[in-house]
Amino acid sequence: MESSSTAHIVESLTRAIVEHRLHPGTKLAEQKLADHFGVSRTLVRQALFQLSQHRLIKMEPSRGAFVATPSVDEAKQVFEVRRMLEMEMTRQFVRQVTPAKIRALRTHVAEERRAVENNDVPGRTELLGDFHVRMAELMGNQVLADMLGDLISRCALITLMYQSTHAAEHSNDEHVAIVHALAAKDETEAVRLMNEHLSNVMANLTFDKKLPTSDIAMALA
Amino acid sequence: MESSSTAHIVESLTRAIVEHRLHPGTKLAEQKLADHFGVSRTLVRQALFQLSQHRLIKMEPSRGAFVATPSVDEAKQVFEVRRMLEMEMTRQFVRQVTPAKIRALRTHVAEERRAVENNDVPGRTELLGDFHVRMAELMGNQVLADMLGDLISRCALITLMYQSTHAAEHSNDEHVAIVHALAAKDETEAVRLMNEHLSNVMANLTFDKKLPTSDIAMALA
DNA sequence: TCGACCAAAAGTGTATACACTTTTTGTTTT
DNA sequence: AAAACAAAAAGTGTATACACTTTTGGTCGA
Repeated sequence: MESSSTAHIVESLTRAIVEHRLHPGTKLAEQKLADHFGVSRTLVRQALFQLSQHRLIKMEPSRGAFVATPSVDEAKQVFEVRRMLEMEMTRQFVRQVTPAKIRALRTHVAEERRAVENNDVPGRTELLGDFHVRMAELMGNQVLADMLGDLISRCALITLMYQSTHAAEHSNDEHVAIVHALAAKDETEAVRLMNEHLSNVMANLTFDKKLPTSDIAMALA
Repeated sequence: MESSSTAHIVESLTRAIVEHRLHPGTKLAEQKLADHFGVSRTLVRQALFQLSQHRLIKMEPSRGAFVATPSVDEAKQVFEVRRMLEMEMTRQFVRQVTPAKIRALRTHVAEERRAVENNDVPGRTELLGDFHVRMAELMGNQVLADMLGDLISRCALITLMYQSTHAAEHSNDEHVAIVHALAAKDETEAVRLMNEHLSNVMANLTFDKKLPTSDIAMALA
């Protein structure tokens, strides 16, 4: 058997957290996870350590791991960092844009559209985030892409919790507009749109709900 | 005993790698590290996993952990991401600058100066990198600060390997100039200087040396 | 009835055991 | 003497064991 079983656990838990099948604050007991995945606590532990580095869970000494509950403040900081990164990214993108890259982005926003229309909530959240990662990849900067991916999954939790269908449609429209500006090589406009877009995403989050804790076995079933 | 013993190992190895006492490519055998730190392989393993997520080491399946040897390409990507982040950060900084913040930065560049003059190579590398982290912290964005810290330590290896004393002096001068522009609230100039500074740092790296592999026990002694 | 207390249960933290893989080293063969 | 092979050594990957800590649940006393 390959050593990627721990990677599999990370993957599985990440999806469960990001798709909100495991709610913020839920206790992640090692033995229960081990039983569920059919491995020893050793592997679960490694996975939990990785997740804690991704800030998707928080580990409290002697008390165990819990699904992270990002604070409003943290969420705002994460979005602020994204805004910084992506405004510059957009600028750069215009300078090295090609028809093929525009085509790739158009394909992506079409997929987004479908997910939004089908009201596929986890799917649309993932795709709306992936738009930004795709841009980074198309620029050929994998470091940037990885970093954005981390940032996005880090607040996917929040986005998913608080983003309305209306906001999602709006996001998709904004992506379309951004691609349009990129295709026209209008740097100023593209940057402006991207900036506005991220401000909108952040502004549309309403930080006031509270959700109950869920059961591990149920969520991972 | 606290669970931070694994954090201690991470810290210790990070310093050894970043300060270049452990050369790129060096094998990090778990048992040897365990013996050295007086713990079991379990803790060493956890530490190695963390380091591999920080990209300071690379783990090859069934073959073990090795000090990372970042490629030229990766280094350039890392610097590119830094440029993106820090240009925007600089813009923001000007808008919320206060005398106290300027004072903090001036204190820092003075420390840098001392390290450069004393030819304290590891010290100056750390301080020159910390300047940027300090800026992020002064802006009150811990997410940004952490992220920059990661990026900087990720290429500290390269910087340290290839940065000449001359380049270090130059960096320090540039920091002084940046602080000056920030104090004057000259956004355009500050951004321009920061951009130039990062381009310079990147340009001054000469990617052509090769270094031998070192001995674990020696490097950590 | 409510709170404090204590024992049992559950859970975390670290060490160790062991199977399997890679590397080394010494020997044989050409 | 060089290449090929084989046995031993070293090392990684996962499971398990066990000490110690936190949580739970119930009992006793006020």
